[in-house]
Amino acid sequence: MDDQATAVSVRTADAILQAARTQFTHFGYDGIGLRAIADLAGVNVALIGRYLGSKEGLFLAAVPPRLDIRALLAGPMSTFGTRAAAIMDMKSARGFDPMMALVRVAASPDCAPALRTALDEQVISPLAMRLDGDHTQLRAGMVMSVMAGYEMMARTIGIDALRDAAGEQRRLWLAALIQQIVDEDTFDKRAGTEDIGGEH
Amino acid sequence: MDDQATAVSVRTADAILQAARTQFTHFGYDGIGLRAIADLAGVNVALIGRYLGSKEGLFLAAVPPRLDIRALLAGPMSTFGTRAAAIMDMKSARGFDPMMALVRVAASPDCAPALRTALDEQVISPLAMRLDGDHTQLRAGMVMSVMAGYEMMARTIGIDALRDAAGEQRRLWLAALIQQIVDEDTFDKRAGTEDIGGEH
DNA sequence: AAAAAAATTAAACAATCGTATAAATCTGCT
DNA sequence: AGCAGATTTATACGATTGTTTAATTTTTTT
Repeated sequence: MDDQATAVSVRTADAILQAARTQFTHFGYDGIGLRAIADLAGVNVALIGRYLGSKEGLFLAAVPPRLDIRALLAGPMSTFGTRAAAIMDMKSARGFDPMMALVRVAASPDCAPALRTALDEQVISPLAMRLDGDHTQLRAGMVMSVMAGYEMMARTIGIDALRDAAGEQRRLWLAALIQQIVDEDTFDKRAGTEDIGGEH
Repeated sequence: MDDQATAVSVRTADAILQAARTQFTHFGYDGIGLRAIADLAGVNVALIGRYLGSKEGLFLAAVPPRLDIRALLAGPMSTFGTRAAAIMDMKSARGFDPMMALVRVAASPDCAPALRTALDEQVISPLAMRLDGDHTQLRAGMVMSVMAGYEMMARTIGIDALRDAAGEQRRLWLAALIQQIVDEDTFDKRAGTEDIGGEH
């Protein structure tokens, strides 16, 4: 009556989850097999089924809970763009890279629903609550779009102009672009007075 | 001595390529099998091997050549953002959606190199040549980042704030954001005078 | 030290993957 | 009609997929 008919060794369960995170991040959901994850964790494949149930269960326990923006929200919103750009700057060789995992795993229809929920609750909404002005949810979503899109183009695909180039310039442009969305009255003037959609 | 030891029926080869495009777009490179593609094309699996060689050959012939920005570059750059936002606006139920395919397929390491080359040559560079000011390659890459990121968040993952909301607002913000990158002196002022990176 | 419980492993399941081979059908020409 | 070449199909190969069962090792308890 302790857990649910199956007891688990926390140590190895964590090893499996950690291995799953790095493998999903490198190869995507469909791109990696349970055996490769188990090997990296140093355990047998059957333990994944025993502890996490299924591949989807493993993914749900490993990745979505780690999508969290709290670290980026610690600080004034006037410098949010800078903090966001800094975090994304290439070298992120930390143990786990949530943004990279998001991009690599978003392609699979099996993962999308859980990613959507986690992003809404743990990223978009917390960010939106820190935004002033109108359309906060929309703007928070667009901040995420810019960050995910940059990650995808720069690291997953590896577009030269984003990957090489002077890191300083790259970071400045990215920070400025994100800050534009965060700042309250950025487009209100412009989109109100001018007719941005000047075509047909 | 005509083609290369194997003659092809153009009709069915096109059917295969078209089926491959829609299937890759819906399920990603690893998410769909050759049999499902062949079924949709109404032909036998072996024909794919006969005509395109391998799965990777099929992908290379089907998707990368279709990544092209010429349609968006037809018109003044002062309204590029609007045109870009209009094209991306949800409903794109055209036969083939290159941006969606890009997002769904970018996760696979097998696809990334070809996507990188095609994007550089057929999208980033042509766009960069139409940009004034500095860092044209970098800015062109960032335009692509914004477009791809929005597509990923709005359609692949399905973030509420981007998918629902008033289409008008969504389009306006997206257009304004892209136009910011296109316009020559957008951030030069701001990033020059102020110290955007105010943190540590 | 013996017994009970927990944790891990080896092995095999059916299914599907990309790919290759050989047979069958269709098409046009004499 | 009958042959030749192009085109398509049926079939099978070995490998790998996610998942499950039973046996085994390790740990804890008595």
